[in-house]
Amino acid sequence: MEYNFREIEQYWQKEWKARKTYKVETDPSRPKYYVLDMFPYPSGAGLHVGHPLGYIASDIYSRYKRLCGFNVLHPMGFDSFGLPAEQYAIQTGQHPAVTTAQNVARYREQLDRLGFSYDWDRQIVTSDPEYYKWTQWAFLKMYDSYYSFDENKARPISELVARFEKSGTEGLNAACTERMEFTAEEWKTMDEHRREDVLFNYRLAYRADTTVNWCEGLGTVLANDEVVNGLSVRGGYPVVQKRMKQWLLRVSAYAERLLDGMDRLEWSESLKEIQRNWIGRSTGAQVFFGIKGCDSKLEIFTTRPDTIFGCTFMVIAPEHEMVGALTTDDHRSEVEAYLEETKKRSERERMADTKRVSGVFTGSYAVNPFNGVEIPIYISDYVLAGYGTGAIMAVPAHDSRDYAFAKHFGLKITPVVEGGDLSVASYDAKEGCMINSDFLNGLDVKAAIEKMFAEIEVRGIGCRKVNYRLRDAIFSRQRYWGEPFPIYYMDGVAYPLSEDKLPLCLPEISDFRPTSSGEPPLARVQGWHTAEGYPYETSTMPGFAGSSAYYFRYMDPHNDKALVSPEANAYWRSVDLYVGGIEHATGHLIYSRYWNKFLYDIGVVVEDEPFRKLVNQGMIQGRSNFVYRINGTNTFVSLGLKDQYDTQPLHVDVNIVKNDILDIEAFKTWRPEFADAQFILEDGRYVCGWAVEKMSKSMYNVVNPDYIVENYGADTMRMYEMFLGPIEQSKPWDTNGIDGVYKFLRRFWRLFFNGDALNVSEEAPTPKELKTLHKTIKKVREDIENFSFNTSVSAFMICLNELGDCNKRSVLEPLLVLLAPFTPHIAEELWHRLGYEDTIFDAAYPKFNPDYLVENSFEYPVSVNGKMRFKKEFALSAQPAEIQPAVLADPQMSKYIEGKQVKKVIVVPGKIINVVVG
RNA sequence: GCUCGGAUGGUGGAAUAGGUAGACACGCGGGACUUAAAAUCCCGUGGACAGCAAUGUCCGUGCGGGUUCGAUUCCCGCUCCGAGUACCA
Repeated sequence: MEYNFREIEQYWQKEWKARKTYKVETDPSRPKYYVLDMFPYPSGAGLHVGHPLGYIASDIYSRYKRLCGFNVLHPMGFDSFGLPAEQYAIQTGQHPAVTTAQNVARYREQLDRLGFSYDWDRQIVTSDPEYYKWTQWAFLKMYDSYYSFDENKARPISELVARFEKSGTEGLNAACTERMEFTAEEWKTMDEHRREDVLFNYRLAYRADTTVNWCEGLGTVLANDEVVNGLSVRGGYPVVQKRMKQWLLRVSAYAERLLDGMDRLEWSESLKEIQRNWIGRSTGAQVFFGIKGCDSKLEIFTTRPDTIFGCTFMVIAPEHEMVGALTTDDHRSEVEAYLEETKKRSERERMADTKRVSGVFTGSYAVNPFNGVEIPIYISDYVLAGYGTGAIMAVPAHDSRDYAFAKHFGLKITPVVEGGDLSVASYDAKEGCMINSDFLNGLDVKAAIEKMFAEIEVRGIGCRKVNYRLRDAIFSRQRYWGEPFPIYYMDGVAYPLSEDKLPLCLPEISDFRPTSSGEPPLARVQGWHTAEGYPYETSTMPGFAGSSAYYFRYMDPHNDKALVSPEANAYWRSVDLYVGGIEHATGHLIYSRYWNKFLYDIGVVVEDEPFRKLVNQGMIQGRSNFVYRINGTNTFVSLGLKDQYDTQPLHVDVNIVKNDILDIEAFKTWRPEFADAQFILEDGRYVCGWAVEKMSKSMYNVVNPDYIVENYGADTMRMYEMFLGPIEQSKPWDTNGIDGVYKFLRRFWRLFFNGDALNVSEEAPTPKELKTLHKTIKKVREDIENFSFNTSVSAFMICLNELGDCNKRSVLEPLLVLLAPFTPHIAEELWHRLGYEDTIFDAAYPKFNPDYLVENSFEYPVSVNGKMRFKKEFALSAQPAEIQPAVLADPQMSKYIEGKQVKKVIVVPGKIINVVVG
């Protein structure tokens, strides 16, 4: 009987659905395990080949954990709000809800064909009002909270109001946009408008006038992680800086906890590193410089207080609040011209010419608090308003940017650390001996920094300060297809909708463009206001809003009273294993952690980190093929001969190339212009060139997963994707190797049959067979735990090679169970042919629990990493006296053991490989 | 620029508390079975040299050094490739 994957897969997919095999219930009597995939945005293009890689890995892991007796939550859903559906709507008038529903259905179908063990009863869709109700709810909670650094957690805003009423801002240690100082009396005299402004300075979800990334092409603002190289990630449109009133989340309040929390996470070091860099903690000093002829002070931040004696000028950002005050009348016109010029430059232009030095002198002088020297104050856009205090002390001798500026404007360069050649470049290294620095002279840099911190505090001119690069997240988008804000306005003051009014549903509209005055699409809607007629906020939430806490919703997806019930949350807690792409390192994975910590602070959830272990699957790249056309002809020359001609490489569809040999007939019909193509062959064949590139239609290297499933089956597809290489690694898809896996499954299938009849022996296994079996179980189990699926597939192949034609039930049955996570359909089919009624996942535990099998494998030596190593017992049992002559005969070894006592010798046939001496 | 990661046959990749480098698979070559094809099975396959042969010798994990009886693995210095970040003071 032949292996008919089509029939088997269709049958079991239907059967699993009917039997509800993958339905999961909260069950405190069993240990839980939560495996989550990053849910996809259901794009019109369907599931692309990169997706299955991670999904297959997580599915294997989920199924394996089930076999080990865990109650596994492995859900799937769709991140369905977002720009593409709306862009499509603008072009076609098709409502995003309609497109989204179609795409979701298509994804479901594609996912189901791969045989995943999702509990679809728990599916969530972020654009569903039942779901986004909880996104809006969390937003209201953030609106209603501030961050206390004393308690190091979020607290209700009412506590802050009570505090203001009692003692104003005195002794307040809270996260805020800008430092404020007022007394209780002053608070009491403030009107509603003013109080709201003050509270927005502290709320975790707040509205503020800020400089934002404005994308004209998309007609909306974007968060920092949505902009790369001055272009929008979606669409690649230019982004400019613009001041606008926006909603923001005070993510920066959590910077320290986001940093600390990472120590406890099993994430790859590289991913942690990316987050650390993004958060960008740096310790330095805040120092006040006096201003000549003026009482006010200029506040700067520096990580190099040791170089303060080398400070020869100051620079403030063009947006700095003291620009006006510092500019003297005789410099005013130049300063204004400069400000005008910088405003016009887009973010991209600014980035493009970081080499260009620009700036203008204000006419004012600061006074160095340590030596009283007067130094000029400049304005330049190389100083950012959003970081530190927006002002720096410039030390051209030891900072390359200050150096470039000083050279350009002919400013003084005073070295204060020995080393480097200042005629060529600044000396930025944090090592060397201090000079020209009064009381620091002779110290090394590190000691000088410490001494300076102390001195600054003693003199009362500043303090030690930690700064973060992490900015608050801009939370509003001028779009239609997102969660509406549960906010309305009365006389220009924002008010929250009460919780019982949620969800605030997105109204139906037919025109998705911004209004002519540049307002978001929701501004077109006539009835977009409260029952009393107060207008709702017209912007909507960004893409990351719906994905920040979705993993809680899977725990209790149909609960309309709470995001998640305390019982369900107490059981499932947090995600044990999260699988997804590394591209979310500075977006989703930061926002989720922030969101989770906030929910933890307000007592809604029990864990303060969302994803305990995280695996980043690599990208699947394309493997393109090329043909070489001789210039000016329609003749194509094979790879090996192309250098004899003047040729041009052309991409050719990989689906008409097999093992780099071109199917010439298929090529001629591929496109009309090649119908009469001529070929120069080598050895009678046309050999194509190849290269690894991005998988894309224009390079004709796209392989559709549906095609693979159709021709080889989902089991082969699953196993082959794992076999391609380490899961974290990016690798090209090459269909040519798939036969190896397909062959393996057919061979395995044939072990069970003699002709069409099941032919399984009840005989006891031989020691050799048992050894092979146990070796395989141990290896595969270890590999799954380590997420090394490519080597576990190899282990199965080795096992089959070693078993020969063994058809014993006692051997095949455990193997079937071990194989089931990888290739569930074929395993299930054979399992039932062996006479089982229940599905493999319901019946196998605990008899075939991999742990049980490993524990019972002690009598047989076991291979490690596929390489046979002799067990310790063997090595120790060899008497040193017997080994001695052999060891001494080996020239290398005899030198090694000279005069020492041999404790242990490891021998392979004909060779000594390890001798342990005492 | 800074930070992190990587480099092993024709190809994808195994093997790192230092111990037979190239498992497994693809491809390729040869053979069996077949009218033929497909499918299946068997043998060979890093390079060079020697031998009729079994086999033997030498060289080989990006480059150059070092530590060690022994290095793909550890250390130092490079080269190239990839990723993140980008005036963060």
